[in-house]
Amino acid sequence: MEEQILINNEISQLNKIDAAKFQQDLIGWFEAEQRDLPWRKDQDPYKVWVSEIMLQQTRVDTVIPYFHNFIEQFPTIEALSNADEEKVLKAWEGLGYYSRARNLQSAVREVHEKYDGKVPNDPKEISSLKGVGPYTAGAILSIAYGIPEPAVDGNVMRVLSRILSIWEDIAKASSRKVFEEAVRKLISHSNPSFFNQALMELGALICTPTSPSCLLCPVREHCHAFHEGTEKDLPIKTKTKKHRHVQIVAAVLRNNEGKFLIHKRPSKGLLANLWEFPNVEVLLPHINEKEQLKDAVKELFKTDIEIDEMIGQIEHVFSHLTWNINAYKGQVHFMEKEAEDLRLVTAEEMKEFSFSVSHQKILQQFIESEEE
DNA sequence: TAGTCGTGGGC
DNA sequence: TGCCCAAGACT
Repeated sequence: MEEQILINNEISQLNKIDAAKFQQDLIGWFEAEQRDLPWRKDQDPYKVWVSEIMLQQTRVDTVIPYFHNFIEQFPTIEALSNADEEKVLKAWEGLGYYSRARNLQSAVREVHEKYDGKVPNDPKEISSLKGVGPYTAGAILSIAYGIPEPAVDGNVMRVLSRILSIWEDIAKASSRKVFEEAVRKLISHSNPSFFNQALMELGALICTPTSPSCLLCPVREHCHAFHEGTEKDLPIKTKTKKHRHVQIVAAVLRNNEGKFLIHKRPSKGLLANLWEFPNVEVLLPHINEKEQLKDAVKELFKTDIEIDEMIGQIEHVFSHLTWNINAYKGQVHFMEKEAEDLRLVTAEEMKEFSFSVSHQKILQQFIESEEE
């Protein structure tokens, strides 16, 4: 209750701001200083959509080449609807958070069938699409359709926490609505697209997490934190706890024709539907890990294999866990049959399959071991 | 609500 | 080096 009163007081700071002047300063800066990005060439709702999904938790510089390639391969709703999921995942390979790609294609297919290929401009309809949350819905609606909806991401929370002196913990999911209400009171109705993009651009270029460039800021005269000298104390963001470690033993296995044995991961969970080299979690570290892998592969894949020397040790860090992989090379002596999720492929054929970065590292270690 | 879900860059 | 981060969504 006391907290709610505090929030109301913070948002009441908006009353002290000349909203029109703020919009003018912010949008004027954006018009002059915005980066030249490939998804800003036009307002095609499909391309805006693709870019927003790719940009989730991902840096602009990382996204740019993926965006170019993806749009070249899948230029329209129709093209992505008709594509094989394998091709889509291959285009996403290395970008991370792979459920984004599968959800995007699923949602695009729904738009293709249910909305005659037109991305809905209704908040409820667009929010119902798989992978489209509150931020992405607002981003597409405002950028592609000029609809004054909030698009609150991490940038916007950081920027507005400083400008309005909001001391909510932005790590909490419940805080987002506080910032959405603030945006609703501040947003330009004549240019909601530039308003939302400008808040994010400001966060990316000026109002950065550590040591913001306040002296270059186009809206510093509107900024409560700048006037109070609290810009480095905001936003409040609680720490994330450290994650766990998992020991993995893996092997690059080839048959007498030199073909590689690869396996498709399950359709749910970590790295869903991506391909990998046979591997197993080491649950009993005191027992020979090569024997554990051999037994597991024999049981799971109905194969008889031999594991030879180690080719490398790889540490791969995810958001919430770390894999410590011991990688070996070996041979497939006998395999009952291939399956949808179990293939023997040539080195050339393997390029068509999507692998996580950790397994690309394993392959790289194998190649280097063969060169010696 | 808190955990899951990737990767590479920056300090 | 280890940590935090970067235009979040889902369960």
